[in-house]
Amino acid sequence: MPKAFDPQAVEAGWYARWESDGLFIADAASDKEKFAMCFPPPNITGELHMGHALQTAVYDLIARYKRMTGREVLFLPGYDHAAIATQNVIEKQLAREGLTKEELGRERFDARVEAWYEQVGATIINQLRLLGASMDWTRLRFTMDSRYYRSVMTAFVAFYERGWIYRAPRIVNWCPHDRSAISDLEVEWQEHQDTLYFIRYPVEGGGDVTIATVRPETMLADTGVAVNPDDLRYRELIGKTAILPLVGRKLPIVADDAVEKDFGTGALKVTPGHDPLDYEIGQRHGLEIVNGMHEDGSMNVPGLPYDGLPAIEARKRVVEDLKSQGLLVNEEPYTHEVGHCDRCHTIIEPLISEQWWLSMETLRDNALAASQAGKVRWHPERYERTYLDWLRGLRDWNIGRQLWLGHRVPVYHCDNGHVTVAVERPQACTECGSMQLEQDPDVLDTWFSSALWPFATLGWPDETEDLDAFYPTDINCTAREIINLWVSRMIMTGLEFMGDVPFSDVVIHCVVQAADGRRMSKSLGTGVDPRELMSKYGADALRAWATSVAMSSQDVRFDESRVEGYRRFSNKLWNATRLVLSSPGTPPASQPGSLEVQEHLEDRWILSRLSSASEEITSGIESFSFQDSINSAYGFAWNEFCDWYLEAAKERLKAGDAAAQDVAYFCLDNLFRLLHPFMPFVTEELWSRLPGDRGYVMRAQWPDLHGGFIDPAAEDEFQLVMAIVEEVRGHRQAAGAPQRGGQLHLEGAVNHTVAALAARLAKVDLVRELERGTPLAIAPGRVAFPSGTGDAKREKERKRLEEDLAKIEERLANADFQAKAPQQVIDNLQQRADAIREALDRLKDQGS
RNA sequence: GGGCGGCUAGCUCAGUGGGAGAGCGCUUGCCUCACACGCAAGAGGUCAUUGGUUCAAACCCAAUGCCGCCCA
Repeated sequence: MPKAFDPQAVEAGWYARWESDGLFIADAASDKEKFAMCFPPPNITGELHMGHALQTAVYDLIARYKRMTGREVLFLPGYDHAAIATQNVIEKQLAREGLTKEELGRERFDARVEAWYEQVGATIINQLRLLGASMDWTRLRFTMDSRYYRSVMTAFVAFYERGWIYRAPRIVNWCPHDRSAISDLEVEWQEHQDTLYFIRYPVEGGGDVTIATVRPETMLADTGVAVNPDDLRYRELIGKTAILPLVGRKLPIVADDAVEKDFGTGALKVTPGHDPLDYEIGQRHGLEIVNGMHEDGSMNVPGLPYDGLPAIEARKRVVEDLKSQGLLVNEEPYTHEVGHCDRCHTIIEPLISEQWWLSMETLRDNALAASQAGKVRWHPERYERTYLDWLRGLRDWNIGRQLWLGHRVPVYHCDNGHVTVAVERPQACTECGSMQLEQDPDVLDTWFSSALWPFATLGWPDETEDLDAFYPTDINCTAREIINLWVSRMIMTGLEFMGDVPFSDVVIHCVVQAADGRRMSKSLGTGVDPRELMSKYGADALRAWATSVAMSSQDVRFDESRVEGYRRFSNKLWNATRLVLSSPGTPPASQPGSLEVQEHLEDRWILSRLSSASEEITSGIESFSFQDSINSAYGFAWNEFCDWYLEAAKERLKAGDAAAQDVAYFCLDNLFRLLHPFMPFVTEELWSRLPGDRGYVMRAQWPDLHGGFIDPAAEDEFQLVMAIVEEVRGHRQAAGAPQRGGQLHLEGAVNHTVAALAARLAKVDLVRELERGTPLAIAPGRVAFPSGTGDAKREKERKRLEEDLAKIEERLANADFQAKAPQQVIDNLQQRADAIREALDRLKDQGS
């Protein structure tokens, strides 16, 4: 075995072997209990980032753990066409070539998209393999596959037939760059510092009213003025008519409760074509709707000099013109939130638009009922409220997008204006039989198709073996930002089409930030490429780090040194194995539970520690506290097995002692199994080097020691060994003595095993009486120093002990404490005080 | 505007009522025949602030400050 572990040298080989031996493939016909997870399909927009790596590590650890605990596991991979995001990526590429999609034409654009799918799809798959994801590639799904397409169409038609899908004009969030509507959830709010303009509108019959706005150019589409009915200032104006400056339109002045008296002047310009609230006010009072903006965000005001100008330009001109007419009363700085498109960051314009809507009423009610029935468990629990709050305030979903890329809605318009909705393109209009059919140009919101993921991937609407075996799935693990976008919608569609929730547990993992706390993003240059990390430290190290922070209660700043720490850990495992394997003779191929009662203290101790670690690692995974699992495995392997057990048993191992080998191999065997879900490659590699025919660790059974090796007496005795050794070492260091040699005399009753082992590990001679001038004398838990050595250390120790004692004595002296504290706490404190007093006495004896 | 999370060692994070922890970094001594990706010994913390509950608070409650997120 080489001296150091080289992750790169083994990772690809193991992945290929696992895969070619079919270890990732789920058997729907298996008798075993089923366990299924549909991996959240990454967007096919480019490379996978740290978030994906973390998420993959979590999923895969669960998948591997469940296989080892006897489940038939389906871990289904896939990716998502991400309509708007992917279209943006491709349009940017075209722009670099000096092209637009319109110039290219629909057909060539589609070809380009296809090529992109192939290229990026391959990249994503490759990255998941590098991470060691044990996904069933025979079931790989893409949301644009023809089969998946059919699922999406079927869902649309089903909703339509229930009467839940309808087409209607409404104010929508319009992205002028993408020239498409987007849903409320795709709007990103950012704080802007703008100007609040105060504009005077003359009133017919004399007087005027001043309104305040940050978007003066939208006044061109004003059709009314509204005031609050309780606002005494404006009571006289209600029912009168204002004259819109620059345009001359007559604006009814109406009273409406929705007007905030405290904002601006308390009088509101009403622009029903460009503001959701104004739209509602307009509806209530029968105000005209003027659509003052084109789809590209330019002004739509025919006959006026501002027509066709971009909004910003129009604003400047409008303000100038108002100024020159003396109608601009005031300007003041104003900070507010402005909506942006979450894909291209263009400012969103509210716009009247004809769109496809999905009524959410029944879907929402069913989802709420399922939650109240406890059918979905959330980890951490608090996210359930986030989800419920959003559900309760849910409005109809705008599922239409005006894009070129995506699932085109299965709606066909005939030349007589009839509509036919069908999964397959119909031959003729179902109403009039016309053969002149044209498919509606809109495509569906990507989340509409993602919402079907847990069952569309399994073959729905067909009644497949997979659906039968693996639905409902078990766990969905994701970032909190898509709880509403995705998780909630999967729950709704799952209930609707499958009659059951799509998964029983939702696990929300943390977000990885850049080291400086900023968002990790390519555009900011703050991203870290998981592949780079894997090539530096190995996939195992990246995975171990990722799973250790994934369930953090806060978002985590990326810290490369922690990844590096896990590479060192891999190397430590490698070298521990190297040492054990170098033990001569024929090693026993030990099986769990086959160990006979051990005689050596260190053997009994390490088996007891292994039992505890095994319990902790298991319960950590079961409770989604992965950090606890990792810490426990790390601590056991490094600080107990390597630092103490191997040191204690080294000589026996080198002598080919069968019992020591038995225990050492047993520990490694179990440790590799326990660590496998977190660090699959190094554990598989080292497992394969253990003696005997063991097959894959990936296929091994999860350790269940039933606490059978728990041995409190051995733990107590070994703890004493460690305490003595540490005392000797500490004293040596303080005295500047060499790291080996000297004599050890133990005072008091210390059993011989403990004494001998401690002396050996501390590299001192155990003697009955100290010779003159000897460096060391020790009693259990306390050091007896020959005078002249370690004075400074002794002083410091004395001071610390005295301070501790004072604090404890003060508490013990408190009558309330004695009266109210549990006896156990009092006893414990009493014992600590006694121990400190003894130690102090000892120090004083030596001091003179 | 509503809600949520966080503030613990130089850094990144654990720790849900009775002795402040880990990894990395730092200091010191060691190439001790598994490992220098290592071994050993150390230093370092009024647990954001203020008040309250309690015999006892990093932990529970209230308020404040700062950082971040979600929703409107």
